[in-house]
Amino acid sequence: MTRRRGNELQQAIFDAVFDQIGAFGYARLTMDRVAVAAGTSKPVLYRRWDSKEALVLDALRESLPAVPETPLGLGLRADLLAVLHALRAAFAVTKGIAFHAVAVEAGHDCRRLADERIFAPARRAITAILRAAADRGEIDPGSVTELIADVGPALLRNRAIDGTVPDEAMVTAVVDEILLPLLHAPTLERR
Amino acid sequence: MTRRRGNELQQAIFDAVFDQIGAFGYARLTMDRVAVAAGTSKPVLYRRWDSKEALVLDALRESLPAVPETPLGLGLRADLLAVLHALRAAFAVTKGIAFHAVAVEAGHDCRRLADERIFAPARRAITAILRAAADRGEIDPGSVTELIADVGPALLRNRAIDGTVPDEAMVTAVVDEILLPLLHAPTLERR
DNA sequence: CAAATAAGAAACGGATCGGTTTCTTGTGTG
DNA sequence: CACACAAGAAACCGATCCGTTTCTTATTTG
Repeated sequence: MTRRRGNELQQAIFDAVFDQIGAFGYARLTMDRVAVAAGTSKPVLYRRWDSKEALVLDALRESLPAVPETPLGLGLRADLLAVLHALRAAFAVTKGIAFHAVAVEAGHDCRRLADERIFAPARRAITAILRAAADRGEIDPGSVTELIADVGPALLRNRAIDGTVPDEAMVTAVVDEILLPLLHAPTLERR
Repeated sequence: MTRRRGNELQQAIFDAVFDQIGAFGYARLTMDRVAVAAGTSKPVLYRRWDSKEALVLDALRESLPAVPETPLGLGLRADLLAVLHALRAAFAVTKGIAFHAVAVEAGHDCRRLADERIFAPARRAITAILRAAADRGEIDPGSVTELIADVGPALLRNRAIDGTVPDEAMVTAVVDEILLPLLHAPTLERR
């Protein structure tokens, strides 16, 4: 039988971690099951990571895509799409719910990693995008609020929790049907 | 020492369940700890519930407030506020994150209960509210979409996951700064 | 006040799981 | 081809936790 090593093996282990969490939740993620799912055995895992937490944290660290911190400067719509697509990708690689099961249930390290790598950058980027659009006079400066910046991420996260990874069509729908109309709405209603 | 019984004791146990989940997460919710936190002992728990899952499910069932399924008919703003306030209350009694830790990690029964008792009614109510407002000509019929109906719940849920239970001020902000401006926005951008 | 009922304390069995050890077997390297 | 190294298999230990049993003690009820 062919025997994998090094990087190839490690990647298979990471995949197994997300598969397991996605299928059975973090609660039933055991080292034995990860080993079997990856077609290897437990000592292989413990030769690479000190503990289960370390393995999950590393899997997350290696697999999470980068979310841009600063606007690309392609305009309001394109920049919003870029950030939200990156956010969507983060849910996709972690099988969506897997990501949240980990963030909520695993140690606070996972939570912090997720926040630092995904949500905080997305929030900063969106705020910067809105501010730039306001500076250009495209939208009302009153629209640069934390609450509005949270709308996009919240909708994607919401869908991910419900069990289905949001697709690209949803990202464009969020931008075109929610964010842009909202940003161009008269601010009369707001105090 | 005074010894509690019946309903008083049961309520203390439910409180202990949510306290424990809120403090340490569902993963570290053990029957021993619940018993100690409630100032009682394990056999008392097992005389009332067959298993840990049954206890948690029952605690959720007894504690979740009802979310109205149908609009109150007080107008667009008041009706939206009513639904979102009820939703907020659901997060509050379950210590916010506790609710999600359970929904994500516990058996699918908890998830189904949460959906049937909270999210599905909220979705139905909001959709009905929007449709009624469209019928009255207050908003564009094109605004009655699933995505728009999800905005309010998604924002509250998002905040709850981040660890802080949304307060009443946030509910009014969601309605006044997000939903109403969005609903009154020109639908030009939407396809 | 006596009897029925339920709470609380302590300890246990069994299963699961994290982490380790030992040993065998396959695979690249010199 | 031989040696070093890492993968894989199996079994194990200790801790944790679910669920149960037994017994004692308080409270309610008749």
